[in-house]
Amino acid sequence: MSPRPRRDQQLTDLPVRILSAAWEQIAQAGAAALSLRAVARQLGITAPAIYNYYPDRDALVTALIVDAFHSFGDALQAAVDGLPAVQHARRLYALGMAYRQWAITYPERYQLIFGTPIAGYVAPQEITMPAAARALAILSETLANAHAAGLLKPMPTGSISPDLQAMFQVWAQARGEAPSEVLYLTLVIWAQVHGLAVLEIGGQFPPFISDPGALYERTLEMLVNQVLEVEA
Amino acid sequence: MSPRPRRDQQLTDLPVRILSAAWEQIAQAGAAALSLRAVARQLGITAPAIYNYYPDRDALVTALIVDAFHSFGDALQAAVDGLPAVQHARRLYALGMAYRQWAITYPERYQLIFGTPIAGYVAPQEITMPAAARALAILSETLANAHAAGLLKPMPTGSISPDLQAMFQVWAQARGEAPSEVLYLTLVIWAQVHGLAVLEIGGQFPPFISDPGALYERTLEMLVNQVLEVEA
DNA sequence: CGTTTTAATTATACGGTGTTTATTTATTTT
DNA sequence: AAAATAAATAAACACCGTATAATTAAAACG
Repeated sequence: MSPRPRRDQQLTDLPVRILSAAWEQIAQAGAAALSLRAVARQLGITAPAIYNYYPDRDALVTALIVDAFHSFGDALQAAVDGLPAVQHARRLYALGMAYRQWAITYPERYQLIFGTPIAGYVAPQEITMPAAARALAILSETLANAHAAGLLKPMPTGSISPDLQAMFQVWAQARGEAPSEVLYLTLVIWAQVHGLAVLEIGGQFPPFISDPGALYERTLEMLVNQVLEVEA
Repeated sequence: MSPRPRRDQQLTDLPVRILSAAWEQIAQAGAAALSLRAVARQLGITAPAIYNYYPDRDALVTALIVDAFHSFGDALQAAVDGLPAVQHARRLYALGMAYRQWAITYPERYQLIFGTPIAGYVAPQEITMPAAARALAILSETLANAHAAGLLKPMPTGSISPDLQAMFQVWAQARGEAPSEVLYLTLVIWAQVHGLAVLEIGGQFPPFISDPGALYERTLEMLVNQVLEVEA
């Protein structure tokens, strides 16, 4: 019957310590193996104590997802900001490289964000959507800047079909009036990059792919060349 | 203390009934929520009885994955076989369409195969790899046929870098001597299609994407046109 | 046909999980 | 100093996967 510890021997910043303990466990055993009781054990507290800070396990997972999205968005933003605003192709390339780099550095976080590793958990979209939108916005803005500079190559085979046009105009009105091609390319490039990342992380590539990084770099390079004019 | 039921009131084909009960549960609540005890309840038996047919839960999951891979491969093969062997572009397009169709028809199966929804489970590669290779082989062969017919467009910007060439030659020697471009395109197309499918299934598209099918179709169409010459 | 062996199923139990409730106690407020 | 509040715990509940031993139907054999 241990009493409640005195404030000065008590753990401070318990909410964030819970988060980082959870990250440790996720990094070690994957997001699917996350356990409230194990987190509590690691912190030297009991499991119900966590309920003072997170109403249930799903809330903790949501906090982790928001956390991961911030880290992800920061990494992407830093990659773009690291290059002059006028070097659109290099910016796009750097963005793609940073995408994979973050994904393979924190594969569990990436799968926590984009996969469905948690048992009964469905992410509340009103919380995760804005966080996710940031990553998309960085790509979309990079392409929009290139478009404004007249560097966007015309789409190889015809333009986008009318129904897709309509779809993207709704999107454009909600965001910064980017043209349909920019929004379309945003999604397609994202899907390509995401597909490569997710296959690599999930170990789905055939074993002959000894250097996924080279495959990724080359594909990204071609993708950039296919979309943007080469700059001086 | 109910005794063991007599053979004629006993469930026959218990292994496959376990599998289909598991599929029902997965379709209902997702692969992450799969529970041996719930499967047993649904079949009117006790949980340990399952252990006569599957040594542990992971073995059951592995059987489910193999099952899903067969269904997936069959769907892809049927799509390709449904068109004359000479219509390479149409075959490639049909293959891509069948890919998404299967994925959105059985999203849980797709995520069971390509995601990591199960808690401590890691798929035994010696079992899943051959099954997965089949899907890749169908795409690879479709492209190889088009290449043999001289319909493969030259890669837009230069050729594949030497290190990638070397990587794919190892692969080519293990498979049917397909050229490097074919193998490279196999992976890139796969990643693009997989990326789109996984984003759609995971609900990661921005809400403005009201018609993901149209987006997919148009992208696949452009992908085919970008890779193959138009046929007569 | 009776007996023995075998195999399938159940009952029980252990340690794990998320979560709820009531209780204790340190801190804060009055 | 007393009362109120908040944070932590202890205990319990209902799940889970899984191991073990007991039970019993079916099969094999003499």
